[in-house]
This record gives sequence, C-alpha cells and structure tokens, in this order.
Amino acid sequence: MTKKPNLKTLAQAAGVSVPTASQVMRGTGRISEETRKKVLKAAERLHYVPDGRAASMRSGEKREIGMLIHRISNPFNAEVISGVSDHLEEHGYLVSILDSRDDVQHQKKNLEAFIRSSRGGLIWVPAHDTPKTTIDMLRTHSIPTVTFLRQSKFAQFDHIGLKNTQATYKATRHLIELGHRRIVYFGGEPHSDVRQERIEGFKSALKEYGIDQHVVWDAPDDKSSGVNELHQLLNQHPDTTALICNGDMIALGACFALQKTGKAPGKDLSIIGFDDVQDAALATPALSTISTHPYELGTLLAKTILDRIADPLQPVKTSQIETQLILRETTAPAT
Amino acid sequence: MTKKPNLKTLAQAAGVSVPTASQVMRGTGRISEETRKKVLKAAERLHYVPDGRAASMRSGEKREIGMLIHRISNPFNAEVISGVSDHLEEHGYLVSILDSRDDVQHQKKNLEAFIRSSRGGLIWVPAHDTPKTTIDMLRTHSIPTVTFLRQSKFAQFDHIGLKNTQATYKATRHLIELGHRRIVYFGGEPHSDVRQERIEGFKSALKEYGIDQHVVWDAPDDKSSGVNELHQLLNQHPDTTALICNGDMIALGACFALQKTGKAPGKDLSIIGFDDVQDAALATPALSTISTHPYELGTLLAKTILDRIADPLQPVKTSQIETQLILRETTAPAT
DNA sequence: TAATTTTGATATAACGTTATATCTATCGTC
DNA sequence: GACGATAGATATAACGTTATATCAAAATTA
Repeated sequence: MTKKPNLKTLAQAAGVSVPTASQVMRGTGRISEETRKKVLKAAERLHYVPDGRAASMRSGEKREIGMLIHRISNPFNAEVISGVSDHLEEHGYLVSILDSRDDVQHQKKNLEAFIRSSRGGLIWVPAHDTPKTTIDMLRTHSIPTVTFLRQSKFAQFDHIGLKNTQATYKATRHLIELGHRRIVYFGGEPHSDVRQERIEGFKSALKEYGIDQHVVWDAPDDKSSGVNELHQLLNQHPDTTALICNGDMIALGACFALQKTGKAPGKDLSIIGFDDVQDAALATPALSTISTHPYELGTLLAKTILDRIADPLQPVKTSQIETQLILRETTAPAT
Repeated sequence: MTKKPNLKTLAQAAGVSVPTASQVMRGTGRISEETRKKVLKAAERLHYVPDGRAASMRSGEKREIGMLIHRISNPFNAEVISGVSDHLEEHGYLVSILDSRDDVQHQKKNLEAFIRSSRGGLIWVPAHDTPKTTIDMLRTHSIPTVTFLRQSKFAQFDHIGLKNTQATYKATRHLIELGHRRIVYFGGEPHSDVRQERIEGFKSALKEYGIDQHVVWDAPDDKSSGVNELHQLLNQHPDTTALICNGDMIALGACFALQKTGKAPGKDLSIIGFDDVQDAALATPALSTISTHPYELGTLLAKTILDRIADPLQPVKTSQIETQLILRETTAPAT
C-alpha cells in the first residue's frame, strides 16, 4: 500500500516544482503547454487528488455547504435539498446534510462539529425552541447562514419562508365560501412560530366573515396522530364541518380515521392539508391541500447563500414563497 | 467584526504558549490546575473553537463520517441514518449525508468532492450500475468504506445486507401454503442485484412446491408506478392470485389500484410488500410485508466502520440482517 | 549534598496546500 | 544592440494545528 500522493510527490514525478504543479492542477498562472501535459499525465498516473483541508486552510475558500434540517425523511425537505444541490453543485460546492431530528441537544452537537469543520455556509431549519446560546455560537463565528421554513427569534439571518398566513387565509376563505362555519385548525405544536402564522391567516379569514368562534387543536404532525386525535376532536366539537390541517400527513391520518367510522372525507367533513406531498394526490379520496414549491425554494436558498458568501456585510434579506391552493376531492360545499 | 480567534490569539490572551493552550483544549499533557483554568477561561471569553481542518491535517485523525445514499427521503434510510448517527456521535464523530439520487454521474461528483474533503470513512449504498472506475477511485485512496443494501461487484468492501433470498423465500412459501399457485414478483429494476436475490428466493420456493411457471414484472419502486402497472399486469396474467412486491410503496400503489376497480386486497388478490414503512401498518387494509430492522442495521454499520478505521488491514467482513414476515390484512387463503 | 527523577511548561518542525515575490531567459522595440 | 516587457518557471512564507524534543525548576532519591 503506497502512501497517498501529495503535491510534492506529484511535482517530483513530473519533474517540476511544487508551485508549478499546484498551478497546473488549478489551471491558474502562466504555464507552457508542455509542462502542463507533463503534470497532468503524472497526476493521472498517481491518481492525485488535492487535499481540500490544506487548500481551504491556505486559500480561505470553503467549497462545502452544510444543510441542517429537522427531519431528513420529510419528502418536502428532500425536494428542497434537490433544488439546493443542483444549483450549488454547478458552482463547484459539495452539499452535505445533517439531521437535527428537531432536538436542540442534537442540534447543538451538530452545530459545534459543523463550526469546527469550517464549512463555507449553513442552510438551516432551526429546531423548535432553539436557545439563544446556539444562535450566538453561530453569530460569533460569523458563518454565512440562511434559515428556511422557521425563522430564528434572536438573530438576523437571511431567511426564506412560506407565505403561511396568506396560505391558510386563502384556504379558510375558500371553505367559508363553500358554506362552512365550524372550521377547526388541526395539528402542529403550540410553540411553533410557523404554525402561529398559519393560525393567524385562519383567524383573520374567519373574522372577516364575522365568525368569532375558532378552535385550534394541538397534535403532532404525523399520520398516526391524525388517526388518534380526530375522534377526540369530533367528540369535543361535534358540529365541526371542516379542517385546516398543519400538514398533509396529519390530514391523511384524519381522512383515514374518518373513513373507518364509515364517513367520507369531502362529503361529511372537508379537509385541507399543507405541503402537497406525493401521497396527497394518490390518496383515496385525493387530498385537497396547499402546495408549496420546494424545488424552487431550494434554488432560491442556494442563490441566497451564495450572495451572502460573496458579500457577508450586505443587509439581511427575507423572502416568502408563494403557495397555491390545490382543490381535489376532500373539499365540498357544507351540507 | 473581530477576526476568528485561533490558538495563537488564545495563548496570548491566557499568557501561555501555543502548545500549552493546545494541550489544555485537548486535555492532554501535564498541565497545572492554575494554567488550565486560565486557558479555559480565555477560551470561553473568546468563544474559541479549534479549526478541525488544521487539527486533522496535523494529527491525521478524521472525525467525520460520510454517508452516501441513493434516496435521502426514503423512510427506511432515515431510520438507518438514526442508528448510525446515535452510535457514531457517541464516539465523537460527525455524520453527514450525501444524496446520489441513484445516478452515477451525481455519485461520481459527490465522491470526488468527498475524497478531496478527507473524511474518516464512507458508509455507502452504491448507485445502480456503478462503474469500476468509481470503485477504483475509492480503493486508490484507501478510504475506509462499508457498503449496505447493495454490494459492489468490483471491489471487496465490508458489507451489510439483508437476507433477501431468505425473506422472499419465506414470503412465497407462506403464500403457497395459503393455496396460491399463480404468484407474481412485482416491481424493481432489472439491473438490481438485490432484486435478483429476492427473485431467487421467490423462485426457489416455487420450485420446491413443484410450481414451474413464474412471472417477474419490472416497474419502478414507487407508489404511482404500482397504480399504473397493476392493470397491465392483470390484463396479461389474469389468473394471478398473489403478489410479492419489491417494496412497500409499489405494493401500496397496487392496493390502491385494486380498490379502485372494486376489488379487495387480501380477498381478491394477496399482496406482500417489502420494508415495513410506517404507512404499511396504517393503510386500509393494513399491508402484509417483510420487516427489516433499519435502526439495528445502522448501529451495525457504525460498529463496522469503526472497526475498519481502527484496523484497515483486517479481512473484509460481510453480514446479513435477518428479516421478519409481518402478516396483516392483505394476505388471505386463495379462493 | 550530589545525582536523579518528575513536573510543567516551551521551541521547533511538520501536515499539504496557495499567495506573493522573485528570478532568468526570451522577446519586441527603436 | 541596449532597453524594457513578458513568458514561464521557482523560492519562500504562511494558514492553524499537533507531535516531538527540549528545558528549567522543583521534588525525590541515594
């Protein structure tokens, strides 16, 4: 087993100096065609690959971007990642993913290791209840950071979110126009800011139409929670005719639970989800939902972090992605 | 904006030499309690964090493990990742994920960047039709590598797979014992080795019971493909009474398509999936499937890569994870 | 008390790159 | 043919660590 080749090995093999070899590999400086070929040939033969750590340390360039997200298996996030990767890989970056599992302890550990690893930037969905100390840690090391979906309370980072309030406003208004009056906001955790925005849109639509009563029901955002919580909700509020859900998964769970009791989503209870995951269109009945545009969100994130890296001192930017109400089979006029 | 502190800054602030500061931060060497406190205090004050690149370059230690997988959104993979992370984080490693999207071009790009970044090891699901050159690239740089799910044809890496042949053998036998005779293997791509193993188990069970005819139906492993392909399958082979599927998603798609035509999974057609994703238990009817143990697979992967790093020259190890046939509502005696 | 060991620190060099300055030979200009 | 300009290479230092060797002072031993 031969040792890993480095620039010195390569330069000797090619019969040139170390800086020359370096310049050839990077395509910079003035190099004659002759020596260029010599070096490239030797590099090929030795399978030379530069050591990114040394290069980055000396040049200050960091060609790796990290994404720290709350749930790696979320299909919405997977789409965002695709958008980010496609764009950043074109610019010569490596995109690597860390999973915080929405747990502040995990998140802290990951961020500490992340800072040590000296990457070029961070694309981040902060975990729920992220403490100020964690934010400070990032700020102190002035790491180019863009948050998405969830915005940090404590620090000014570039941010790209969804038009949450507008989205639920549109959805709620649509239900009201269908004749629904007893609409419940279903799912999500009380601490979530994103959810708070959505509830705001929900409430403002109700208010606009003179509906004072509103019910918000806390529950985890997954399918099994939708199955379990729906009955309790309907027991406590039997006059409910429609649900605005905090996510597609809990919406699909609710559909499932409803069907098990012999009732039909759409007919007996109107349900609107959030995210438009792949399953929403394939479910029976197909789920009406709010579509975000995850891939476009990803490319926008990529552009934003590149801008931030290029000019770390520019003013903080925030933008919101437009959403779209997709009407399928789980929404119908109130009877 | 002050510059990022380094060991020199820290040492000056604490009034000690650079090596002393380094030793305090790492807890090595002989250090008096007094100076230890001085340095730690200064480190706290300056928010000092060591530069992992420099440390790793000098010491040769690499405290980061990469996982390169084919589909980051696959819930099975997410469970594996949890198992790997929990175990490796305990040992002080950072685990970062790369997504090849099962595309050899993407995979190559990612691996090149990966090699440049000099991480400690690679946990890998090779993309379909991974070329020999890609394998050679890894071997040349002698990167500690463990593959899982899919094994490379060209090189000897440590590997952890599933007992695919045994799994489908058990499933097929169970269907035969329920009286089924016309069983189809449904889904997967022709090139897949894993699928080949599964088909082998399928065929050997059939053979054992003297059933010569067997049908294998190619189709992508996702839900919409299950929906679309089932009709063609049943048109061409109308006497089919049971399906062994290459994955849960295509199995659920098949269930859905069947229900749309007014037939019942289990009653009119027995269906067995593979993976036991969360939705399998929640579907109506609940899907019979083959459960793997992704979290345990993850911890085993973590242990394996640590062993390989500790002793790079030890003989290559291969192991298979046991699977379990889970009988729910989509399997019933043949009528 | 002289010799030896131990304690607690430091000086120096090295990891593999790249930025900057420098150097020689050749070229073009008038 | 003297001069500056340019092409094509190289020497040197630096990035931020850690491994190794070294060193002075204090503690232990004979």
